[in-house]
Amino acid sequence: MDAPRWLDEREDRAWRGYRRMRRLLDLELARELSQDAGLSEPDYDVLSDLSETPQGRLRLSELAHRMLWSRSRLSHHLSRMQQRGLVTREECADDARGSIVVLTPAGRQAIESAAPGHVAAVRRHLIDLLTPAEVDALGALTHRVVDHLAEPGLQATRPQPAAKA
Amino acid sequence: MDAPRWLDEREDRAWRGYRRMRRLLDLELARELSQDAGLSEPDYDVLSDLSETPQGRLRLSELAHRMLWSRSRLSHHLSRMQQRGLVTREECADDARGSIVVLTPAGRQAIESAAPGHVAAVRRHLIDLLTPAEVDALGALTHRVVDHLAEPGLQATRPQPAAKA
DNA sequence: CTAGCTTCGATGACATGTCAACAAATTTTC
DNA sequence: GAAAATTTGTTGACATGTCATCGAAGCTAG
Repeated sequence: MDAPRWLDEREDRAWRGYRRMRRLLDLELARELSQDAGLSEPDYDVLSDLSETPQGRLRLSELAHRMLWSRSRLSHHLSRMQQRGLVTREECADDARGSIVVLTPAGRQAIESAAPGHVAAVRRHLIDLLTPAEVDALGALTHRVVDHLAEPGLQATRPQPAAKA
Repeated sequence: MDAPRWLDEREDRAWRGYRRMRRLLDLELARELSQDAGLSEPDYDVLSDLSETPQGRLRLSELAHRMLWSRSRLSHHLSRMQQRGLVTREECADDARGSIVVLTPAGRQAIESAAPGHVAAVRRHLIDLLTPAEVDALGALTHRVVDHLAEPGLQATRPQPAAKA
């Protein structure tokens, strides 16, 4: 290993700031979401992704892919959400292995009533604190990093058992 | 609730990008860290914060405060790290309730050998993908958000039982 | 002093996430 | 078209995080 190139002062400031923001923003958003809507962030994300589809239906594995979750994690989580009546599972017509995750009316109700408050919180604690230029910069920079990470070559883009050596 | 002000296209792009980057970056950094150094990110953070103090010693509660962790979480995590020989606990001289978390030689060894690779990964997957202006923008923006969230008035800045209504 | 009140850290119960293994269904290969 | 390989979703064991509670120690006010 060569002499490591440590982060300089500005880089360190950005990296520490990022991690701190990450943690604090998460805590606050989760706190408000849970208090105002009785949902966890994972709950919200599942419902949100489902509600963005025309029918409120997605193959489990497609949903897992979009969320960057493992199928296992999603399956466990859906079981809990199913018990609360937010989603159901249906059999898949064309693929008998598959299951389709379906938003229930209660689930749609939950996301629709949670969304305004959640978006407001995202604005209040993040977006509205940024200049338009910063919003654009954040959009550009995050997408560049995402594209880089998603590049084939390194590793799987989804959380899955590591590729076979 | 007033008519919600949804995110416009640019804001949405920034918000989605942020969340996606967050997830992917985390997965990748954790994967490399675990593979190269046998440490999880929480392990790394504990060791890193400890090693930044002159003696490699910190009060448990001070460490928890810096990490934005609950004392409970830290206590559990330290027990596991202690079993692996990375840290120890010592009694606190001036406060008999307290315990002092101490970096063991093995712990120092672990962080020192993990750090170069980890910093390199942070560079490779984030910092080096940004222009100097973006690094500065990220530093500025994250710190502004952190300061805003840390403001008294809203809620606790650390994960703790919520304030009594 | 000492009776509350607070803080410290540990703990156990529980919620959530990860990982490996599995059966069933599908796809590929010959 | 059948054997082999892959994909799908579930499951159980385990690791990790959260939450409420606790005993011990410190602090504060009379």
